[in-house]
Amino acid sequence: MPDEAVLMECAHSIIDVVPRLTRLMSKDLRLHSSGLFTSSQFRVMVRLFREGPQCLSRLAEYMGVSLPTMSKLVPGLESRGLISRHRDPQDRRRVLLALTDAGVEAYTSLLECTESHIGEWISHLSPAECHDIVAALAILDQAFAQVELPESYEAEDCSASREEVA
Amino acid sequence: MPDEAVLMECAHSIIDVVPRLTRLMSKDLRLHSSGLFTSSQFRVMVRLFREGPQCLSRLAEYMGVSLPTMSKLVPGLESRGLISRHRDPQDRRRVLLALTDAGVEAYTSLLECTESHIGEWISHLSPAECHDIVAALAILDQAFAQVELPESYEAEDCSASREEVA
DNA sequence: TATTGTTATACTCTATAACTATA
DNA sequence: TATAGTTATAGAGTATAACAATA
Repeated sequence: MPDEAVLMECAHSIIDVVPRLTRLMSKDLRLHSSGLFTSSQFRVMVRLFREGPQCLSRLAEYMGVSLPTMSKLVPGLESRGLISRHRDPQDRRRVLLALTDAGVEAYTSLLECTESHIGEWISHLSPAECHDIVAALAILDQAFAQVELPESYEAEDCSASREEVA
Repeated sequence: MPDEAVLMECAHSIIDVVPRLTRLMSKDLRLHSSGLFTSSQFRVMVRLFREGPQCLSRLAEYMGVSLPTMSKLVPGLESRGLISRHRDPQDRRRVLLALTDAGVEAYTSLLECTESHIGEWISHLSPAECHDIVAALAILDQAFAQVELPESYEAEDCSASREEVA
């Protein structure tokens, strides 16, 4: 198989599998948090926990969402006392977000719970298989992290996607 | 490292990486289809293309969404002539969905386009790395396919997720 | 003038509950 | 009675455009 075909096979596999994994995890999170946390909210907390306090723009960039989207995502967590929001004294345009103590606790608990569910799902795998999965995901993550999506693709790029019946 | 720790490390990696991959792919799809297709619509087309005509319930089950959600997802594709909807003569409660010719064409084009973008993102990987990724995703897919989410988790399961400030 | 963030508006995805039609 | 699907309603996530405040 030529290298090009290998790449396409890999791309196909990613398209096929990855969204299905995400959906199941989202559903599990919603279920086991009794509807209190969505994936997006959880990911905000993940980021704040790991990287510490930061401003809206940086969070939005990391999550790959627009600034208004991020701006609307935050109040739901703030109103429950899980994150705090303060003007940055250095640059008063910025808003610094941070996990509160309650936020850290909720995050930790959610993470452990999600990990334990997923751990059960993959409990029949061998250590070697787990290791391979971690390695594969790391490679993918690094590759995707370097992608810069264009503002919009040229019309020529995927012309047939615009051929649908009116 | 004990087996348990390996499982948790793997679970952690999945939680961390997989949603980020999905988000980038969704964004790319939206961009390169000029906003005409969402991930969910695309996944419906993927399924219909591979498995042929089938009823709403089966589609909903595969996608992991509720029947009303699926029911609302379909008109957007039908109104553009990409899928057809017919009563099943054998069981008149059922509605059979199928890709139209235009739907097949749009799907094929979208798939190729998405594959080619992702192919570029991972173009620096070696064939061996690609192979490892395909294998890892296959294992994960199979493991996740066997998961049956409960109606709701017991309160004891993730109690701290309900400790947030009122 | 450029950047940060919010508000207004609109659309999609999602769910639950209540309903109709069919088996 | 049980199943397939729709409709009604509600809430979250998403975007673009227009705006205010700050640098």
